[in-house]
Formats: sequence, structure tokens, C-alpha cells
Amino acid sequence: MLKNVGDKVVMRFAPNPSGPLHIGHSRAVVLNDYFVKKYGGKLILRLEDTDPKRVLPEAYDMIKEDLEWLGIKIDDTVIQSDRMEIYYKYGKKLIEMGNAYLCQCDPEGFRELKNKGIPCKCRDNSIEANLELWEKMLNNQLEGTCVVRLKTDIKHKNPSIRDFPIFRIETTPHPRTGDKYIVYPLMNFSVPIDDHLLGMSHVLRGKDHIVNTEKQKYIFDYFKWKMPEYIHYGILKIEGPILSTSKIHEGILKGTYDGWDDPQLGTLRALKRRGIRPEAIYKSMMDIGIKQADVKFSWENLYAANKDIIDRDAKRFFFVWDPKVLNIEGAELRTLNLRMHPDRDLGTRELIFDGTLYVSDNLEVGKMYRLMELFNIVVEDVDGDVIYAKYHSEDFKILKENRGKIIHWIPVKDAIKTKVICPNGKKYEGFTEKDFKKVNVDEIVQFERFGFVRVDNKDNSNKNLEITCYFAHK
RNA sequence: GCUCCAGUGGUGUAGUCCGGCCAAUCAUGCGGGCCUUUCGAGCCCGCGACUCGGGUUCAAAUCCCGGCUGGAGCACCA
Repeated sequence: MLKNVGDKVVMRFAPNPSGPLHIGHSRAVVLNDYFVKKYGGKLILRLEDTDPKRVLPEAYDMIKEDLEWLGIKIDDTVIQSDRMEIYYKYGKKLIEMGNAYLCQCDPEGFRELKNKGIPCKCRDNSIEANLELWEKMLNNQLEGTCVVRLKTDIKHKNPSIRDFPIFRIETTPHPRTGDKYIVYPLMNFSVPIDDHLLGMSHVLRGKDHIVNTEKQKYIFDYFKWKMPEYIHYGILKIEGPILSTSKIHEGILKGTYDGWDDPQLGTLRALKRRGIRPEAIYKSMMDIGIKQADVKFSWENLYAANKDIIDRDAKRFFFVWDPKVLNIEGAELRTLNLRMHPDRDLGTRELIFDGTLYVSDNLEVGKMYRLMELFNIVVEDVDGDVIYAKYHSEDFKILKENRGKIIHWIPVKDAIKTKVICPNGKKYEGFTEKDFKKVNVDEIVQFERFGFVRVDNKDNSNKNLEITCYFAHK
């Protein structure tokens, strides 16, 4: 599947540490992991933090946690802000070779010239003058603006490639290095330097980087380095949750989201909280592959993959939301022991029928219903949120003959207050059966006819247990 | 606008390089059936696609040209 595989495959995953990983990142992560495993190669995590304005200090650890959760083995981690001296060294070399120059033009002025294909006056500076300016730039002895530009082709058909910048001044303190440096490499410089120095054989990146690859080729050529195999995949369009780290961060600060794992988000930690298994994400991303055509991400397919994984272990429980009280006449007290799973032996749960239940459905007078696993009833009266019914029969066949519905129920006595929070922000409040208290936080269960949920929290503080679950999918 | 790229069922994907075995794969979805006291799982059946128009050829999803549609890039971000 990979072209030009030599003796060793070295690949990298290179996120910007501005937030935790989201579903969009998982494509690069999974594909890199797949190829590295397939060819027995190495995967390097490279944190690209050369823009101090776009660094969130917590993100370094969050990214590692996310990768670990996904089951990705990282052979080596490098942080670009640790490598500033390396970039300076190679930057200086390019200046010495006459392939880069210091440019003190104001950005607008340069752009105007560039768009006409005219070099600015700085381009003709001597190497000595450039080196002198370079030292001054590094030591913050310069007045006004200054960048280092790579000499490319000032008449290149793509204006952005014409003498593009490779270093710029940024005085915002860096979360890791503080104000130690004010000159930062741009990605079109640090990326090829690192890709070479770290021995990349293949690089997977989005097609939004196609032009960057072309720019970076100049660096490889100047140093006479062999270029890794750059592979560009199409855009993955993900509908639904917000993925922009800056917007999410803003939302967290404003209180719109309760954290980076708020179930409304598309971060990996949010998916984890909802009970989406990493294997399902892996499979979805493998299915999508690396083709260059744009792809619409299918939540449906992800959920189907997840269901495959969780179904066999998910214990079944009844859950009643928007509860109404149902009083039943003519039936004796009885105790049921129901299986936790229809096909596997995961133990049983006990439901005690004593005549008073909670149900979700809106029942109609005169109709027959079957209380699941119990018996058939006929509704006699509905008074607001209180329903009266009477026992009819045991046999399921009678229900079928009368085309009745099957409904879920929870004994009012011992019912556990439970709420389910959905990815769209909607909350279902209601009750579950008493044995639901035996499940642990983090377990994924199925509320029958409702969907799969992950148990997020068991709150015992107000003497009555209250359980919060996050909705995964149907 | 300019430069470049891509278009297979509702969605994702295989096949496209090296035309024929493709009246097109697999998954998901949807419809129906069996089973089942879940609208879950499982099993069975079915639905549904080569962007359009030309050309080359005995033969085109596959090659060529043009249109259409979608996307990317055009930063002192990554």
C-alpha cells in the first residue's frame, strides 16, 4: 500500500499542541500506526509548537493520553521548541550558502512586489550583511520588522511560493521556553529540517499541505537531502460537533461546555466518555483510507463499528424517562429474575412487581399492552401522569393477537434516579431498576429500546443515589 | 479570479496505474422475512452506484478531450 518502501519505515504524527486530539486527528494517527506496524517501522510524535500563540500548555499531556487511549505505540517524542538551536543552525547555513536572506520590508510592501514578481531590495544583500542582521535579529537588536526568506523563484506561478519566509519574530512568551527566543521558524522550515533529521521515510498529511510540500522541497534541494515520500489525503468533512480547538476552549471558558470531554464535542475524550471504543475509531479510519478525494465522515458507520464491539459485553437494563405512574389492579406481587444479556451469561437482575410502576410511553385507554417480561394489561384510565390499568393475561400470544405494544417498566419502589445526557445536549431524566446500582462507573450498558450508554457518574451525596449516563448511540 | 486536485449506491470502500474475468466488492443504511417477551444481536432475501457528453477500441468504471460538480492553496498559522 505504501510506495518506495526501503529498509526502514519511519513516520510521524505532528500535531500542534493547542488542544486534545479530536476525531479528525485520528485519521492521521491511525493510518500512521497502521503503516508503521505493517512495515515494522517507527512512529515519532512530534509536537509542533513553534507558534507561541497557538500553544495550550495542557495539550502536550492530553495528546499523549489520547494516543495511549487509541492504543497507538509511539517510539519517540520530540518537541520542536526544544530544537530551536537546531533550526538556527540550519537557518544560518542557508544564509551562508546564499539561499536565504534577511528581509526588513514591511509585509504589505513585500507582498505587492512579490505579486508582481519583483524581488525586494533585501534580496541583494551580501551574505555578510545577512549574517550580521541574523545575529541582530536573534538578539533582539533590530528595530521594526524582519523575517528570513528562502530564495525560491520570485516569478513562481504560485505567489505564495515566491521567497516564502522561514523565520519570523514573535515576542509572545512561549509556554515552555518563556521569552528565551523571539525568532521562531515557520513550519515550512522546521518541518523539512525535522523530517530529514528524524529520518522520515513517509509522511501522511492532508491535501491542504500540497503547496507546503512544494515549498519544503526547496529546503531538501538546497541541502541535497532526499525527500521523504509525502502522501496527501483528502479532506475529511465531519458534520456535527465543533472541532476547532480555539472555539472549544472559548466554549469551555464561557461554560457552554463542561470541559474538553463534553459529550457535545468531537474530541477523542468526549467520544471516550460516551462509550465509543478506540477500536471502533480505528476501524472507521481504516475504512476511510488515504485517498485524495474528500470524504464525508460517517458517524453511522462509526456507531455500527462500536456496536459490534460493545454489544456482547453490554448488560441490559430498563430505563424509563419522562416517567408516568402506572397502577395495576388484579395482579399479585411477584419477583422476576431477568438476564443481563439475552445471549450471554452475564448474571441476572431482580425486579419486584408490586402493582405500582413507572413507564415512559403514553398509554391509551382501552388498549392492551405488555409489560416486558411480565404480563398483559389493559388501560382503564389516564389521569395526567397517572395511569390505571388492570391485569389481563399471561400469554404473549394474546398480546400479539390484540396487536398490543410491549413497554418497559420500573417498579416505583427502589427506582434509581437516572439521567442520560446526549451529544446534542438533550437530557433524559427518569428511572432505572434497582440492580442498576451494581454497575460501575465507566461500564457501557444498553438501556433496552433506548440505546447504549456509558455510566459516567454515581452520585450518592443526597442520600438518594443518582446515576448519570452519557449516550453513545442506538 | 488564478493555480492545482478529485469525482463508484444514502454513507464509506474495492476495482482505475497495466482496458476484457465488473450486468462492479465489502461494510453501513434502508425494506421484507425468520428468530426473539428489546425497535438489540444473529440468520435469510431484497433495494441501491461507475458525474455528464464526445472520442479511441472488437471491448472503457478503467485511456484521451471537453463540460459540470466538489475540494485545496493563493499568511511573518500549523
